[in-house]
Amino acid sequence: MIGDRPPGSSEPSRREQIYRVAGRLFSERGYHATSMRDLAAELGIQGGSLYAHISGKEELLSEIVQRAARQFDEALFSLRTEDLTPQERLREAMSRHLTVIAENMETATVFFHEWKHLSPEPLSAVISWRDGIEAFYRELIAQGVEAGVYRLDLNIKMAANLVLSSVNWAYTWYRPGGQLSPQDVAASFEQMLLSGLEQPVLEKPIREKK
Amino acid sequence: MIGDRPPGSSEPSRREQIYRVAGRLFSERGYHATSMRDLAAELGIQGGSLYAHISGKEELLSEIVQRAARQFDEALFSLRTEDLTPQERLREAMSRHLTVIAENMETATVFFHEWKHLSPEPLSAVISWRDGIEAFYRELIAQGVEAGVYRLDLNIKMAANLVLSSVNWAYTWYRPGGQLSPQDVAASFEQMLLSGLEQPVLEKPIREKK
DNA sequence: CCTACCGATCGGTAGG
DNA sequence: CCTACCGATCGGTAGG
Repeated sequence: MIGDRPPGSSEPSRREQIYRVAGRLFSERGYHATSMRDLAAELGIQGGSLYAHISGKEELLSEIVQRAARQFDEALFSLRTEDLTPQERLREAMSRHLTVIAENMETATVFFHEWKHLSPEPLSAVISWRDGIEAFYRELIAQGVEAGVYRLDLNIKMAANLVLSSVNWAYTWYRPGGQLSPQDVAASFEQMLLSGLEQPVLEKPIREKK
Repeated sequence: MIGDRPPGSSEPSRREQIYRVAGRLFSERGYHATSMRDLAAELGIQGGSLYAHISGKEELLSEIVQRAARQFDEALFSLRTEDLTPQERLREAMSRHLTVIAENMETATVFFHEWKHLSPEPLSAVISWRDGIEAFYRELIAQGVEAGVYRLDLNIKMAANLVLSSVNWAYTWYRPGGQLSPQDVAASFEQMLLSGLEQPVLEKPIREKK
């Protein structure tokens, strides 16, 4: 049993290498446009040799998508029990959500573009996951409304939609290594979302009716 | 020359039928996962017969993506010369942008997912298009800042990013035929974006320092 | 628009 | 992990 993988080594196992390269190629070319021979060539081996490590192409996609979902879950769901104000909680959720995407741009791209190509079981798992994330954000916002910090007339579904749009779309434009950290983006988005783009009209006197 | 296409007929030409079915299949299965035989079968003809009407698979993708870009351009760029307040202009832009997506969900999906698979010339055209749209929204927002209706400390790039996120992401969740019209979504998003989610603190008295 | 076909490439396997 | 190979399917064409 010893020696199957380098135990104290920092090198990823061959299997891990395959997942990583697959994630990159799938994000660049798309799942169906990437052949197993393309993938093998990037790893310096023959196409058939991949099957000593993995069971098939579908497993690669399924694993990449499931890992992405798990990363979001691990980043976000612990927030439920943390003692924060509603605004802090929302900001923290956006920040972590953006961080997962920013630190895994390739995986995020595969996740958002290729999940529809999964076979039925992992496909339905992803759909359930998406429902769970939407419910999570709706809950965050509903808590803020109940606490009286968000507008009482908020359409919670649409507000959650807006927040999710702002963080998810980042996979198309965010540039890791650029000037903006995921926290910067989250702070900027959250400020705009909470306070609005509009200049508030200050000290407007109460006027007599017409 | 007469009779090439039914002149007064409302039936689309075969070529148009091919584009429409291709748009649907590409959006459902992805470009590379759709074979020309799949497409032909949907039209009730043989695979090879497609080539009497089109030059190749790439032309289909290129045409679908370019049409989508044109639809956005036609909907949005006329706004530049219309006499509206900055808020009206932004709301109208979001409304039209969402309408293009809502009324062409399949095309929008192909547009956002498959443009990377274009050959170099149409690919660079799409990239230029995207730059143009970003500039358009930044300009809309900058005008509002100059007019004093948006916050002076707005990060215009990020604000445009936020607006674009909110409208573009709709291709993933909007359901045509549901309760919400694109105008409803635009009104809801615009209200939240301009005024913010937060309950404004009204009549807060000016306090003495500490 | 069909029949018949082209070379290329696909995911995957057997046997070593 | 390689060699050699499988059947299936791909985009596209010739000739009608």
